Amino acid sequence: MNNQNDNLITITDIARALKINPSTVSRALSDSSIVKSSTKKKIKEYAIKHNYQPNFAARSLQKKKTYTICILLPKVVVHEFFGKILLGVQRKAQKHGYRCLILPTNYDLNHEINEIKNLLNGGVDGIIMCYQSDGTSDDHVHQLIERKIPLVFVDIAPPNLKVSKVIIDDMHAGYMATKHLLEAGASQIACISGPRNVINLQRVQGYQKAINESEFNLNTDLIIFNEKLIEGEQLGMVRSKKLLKKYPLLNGVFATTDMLATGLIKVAKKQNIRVPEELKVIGFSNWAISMLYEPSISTVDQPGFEMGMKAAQLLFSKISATSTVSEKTVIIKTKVIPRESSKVN
Amino acid sequence: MNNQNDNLITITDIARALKINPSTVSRALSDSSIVKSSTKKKIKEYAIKHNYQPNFAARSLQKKKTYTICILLPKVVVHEFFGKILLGVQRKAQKHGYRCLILPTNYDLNHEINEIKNLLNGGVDGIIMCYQSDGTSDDHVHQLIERKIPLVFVDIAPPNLKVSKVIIDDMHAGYMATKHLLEAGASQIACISGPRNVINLQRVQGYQKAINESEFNLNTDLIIFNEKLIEGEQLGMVRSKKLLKKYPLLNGVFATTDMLATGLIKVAKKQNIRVPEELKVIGFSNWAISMLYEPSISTVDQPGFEMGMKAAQLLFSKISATSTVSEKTVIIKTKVIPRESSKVN
DNA sequence: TTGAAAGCGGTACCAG
DNA sequence: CTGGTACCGCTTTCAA
Repeated sequence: MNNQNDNLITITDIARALKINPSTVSRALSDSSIVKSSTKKKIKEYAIKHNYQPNFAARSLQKKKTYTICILLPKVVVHEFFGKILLGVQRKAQKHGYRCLILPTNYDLNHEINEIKNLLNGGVDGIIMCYQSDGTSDDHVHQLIERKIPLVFVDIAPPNLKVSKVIIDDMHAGYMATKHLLEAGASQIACISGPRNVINLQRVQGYQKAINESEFNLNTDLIIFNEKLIEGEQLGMVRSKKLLKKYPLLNGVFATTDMLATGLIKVAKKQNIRVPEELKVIGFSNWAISMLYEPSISTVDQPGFEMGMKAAQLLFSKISATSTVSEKTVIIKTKVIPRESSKVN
Repeated sequence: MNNQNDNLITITDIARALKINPSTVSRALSDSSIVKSSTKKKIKEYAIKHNYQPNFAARSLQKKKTYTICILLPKVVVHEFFGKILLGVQRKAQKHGYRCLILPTNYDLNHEINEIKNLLNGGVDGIIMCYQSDGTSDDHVHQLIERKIPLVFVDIAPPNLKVSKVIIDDMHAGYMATKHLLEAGASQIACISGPRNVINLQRVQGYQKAINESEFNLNTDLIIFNEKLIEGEQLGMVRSKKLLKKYPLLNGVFATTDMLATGLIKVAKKQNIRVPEELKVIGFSNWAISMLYEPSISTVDQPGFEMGMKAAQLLFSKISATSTVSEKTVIIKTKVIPRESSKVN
């Protein structure tokens, strides 16, 4: 079954109808200044009247551009934050007349890379991606850089590579979150985190800095990493339970994700520890659940939409640049959102 | 800045190198049976060795196919269920060598339709969409049908149009959910819903059927519609609060979305009504939050991934059909997931 | 200011 | 089984 292309008119059709040359039509439709305004007007009117739409493939072939960018994200949808990034990217792409492909890598880019190879090989004009640091090699990133595919990282970037990126200051954010707990009156504060990746390590570092600057002592036993957030245990409840049992005097927890905070509060409730009266909690990312939970969970807002917009902007400046542009790092500001879970008694 | 296309070899390059005709190379690479297997082998080896990638635009232009489908969804990401649909569609698309564009309509297709017009006009080979019944006209749908763009609806379909669709039996699902509450011991059951759209009306109808079949009487005052789920009030808490105040003997609630169930439980807690002991609740959709909430919320599972896969399958059968194919309706099975919020006392 | 023609990279037809 | 060639729709030289 043929698609609607059949009904669409082409530049040649317009040319024939108006008894002028296709090249003139082309020029007129792209607003070339060398076309007489009267003919330009005539052509444009005809085009609109007959619903002319430029053929995507033809222009793409001629211009050697795909007019398509691609964003690689770990989890497109279950992960709200990435969703917001996506919206930002898409908004900007639309403005540039680009389409945006979304590829969920499911946290395993190396696996996916084969399936999406055709896209990366001339299928897209540029790529926005999160760096996946599951300990494996950076081959794919190096390949992209070598092939000079315009590339911008968002949220997570490879630490030792000179690349453009839009990130937050995770250490500072962790620092502010922990400080918030201290200011709310917590004295013995633990930190529960996901796997030891770039992001989490920095957030934890911020936590350590805040504690060290405080009147209290840092106890590294209070730092918990959940290396494998396997299905059903994204909440880190097993380790949180142990933590609360072992340290009954604990009165504050900084969780590096809202999910972990949720799990912790679930566990605390079961042990009849009241939040926030006996235990103050802050999460990270400002997912919808942190607002909906009982009690609502204090968190750090990560402005995903803004980050996506900015990343796309950087990408398009690369795509349209006539020579190599310098790699830029943009750091987006975050802020603590205080809610019930860290209320002062 | 040029992209990586420059480094890629073309069919002509291969032909020149191997001193054979481009057409033969083309045939070999598409596994045509009329090419001698020895030359075919030679060509394929050379192609792989030199990392040949077919030019997307060129093939698209020649074949008059975009090799791109598009999925229109209300909210791509904040909405988990749509996210799952998306994954299903994308998986299938990849298998067919297609790319998949995602367009969030933000519940306002009429507004977006102008911006995405170029995509719909020859930009894509087919479209999967949710029907947006915000009371406005169906012009866009009719346009798509008139232009014979292969089209499949998912989740929500226009009620009076002969179209292909992948849906669930909302009435039956509402019926089963309500029955679940009855079986859990609830005797006075309310139903809180979002706006009066096709979906919600059917779920409510299912509720009514279940009540009517029970030993209890239907009281239509116990059916609440939240016509406008405005920002910050997606939870329907204002009306839920009134409901609980007015009917203190209420001991069961069927909410047509998990969000509404969440809001209801929040309200109940504030009024010191214990869930599930005094009030049994069931939601709809099985969002992550329903599992994470305290108490965890019983719900109806809507298999989004499966629905997405099926929708894409229907779409591709239309796209590849040589003549008009009949419109198909696929109904995907749902099931009640019992959790804490509806536990038997 | 406009026209003519070449060509982007594939595919498909017609010959041989 | 393979070669030659036209052409998909558009842009872009070069001429006029």
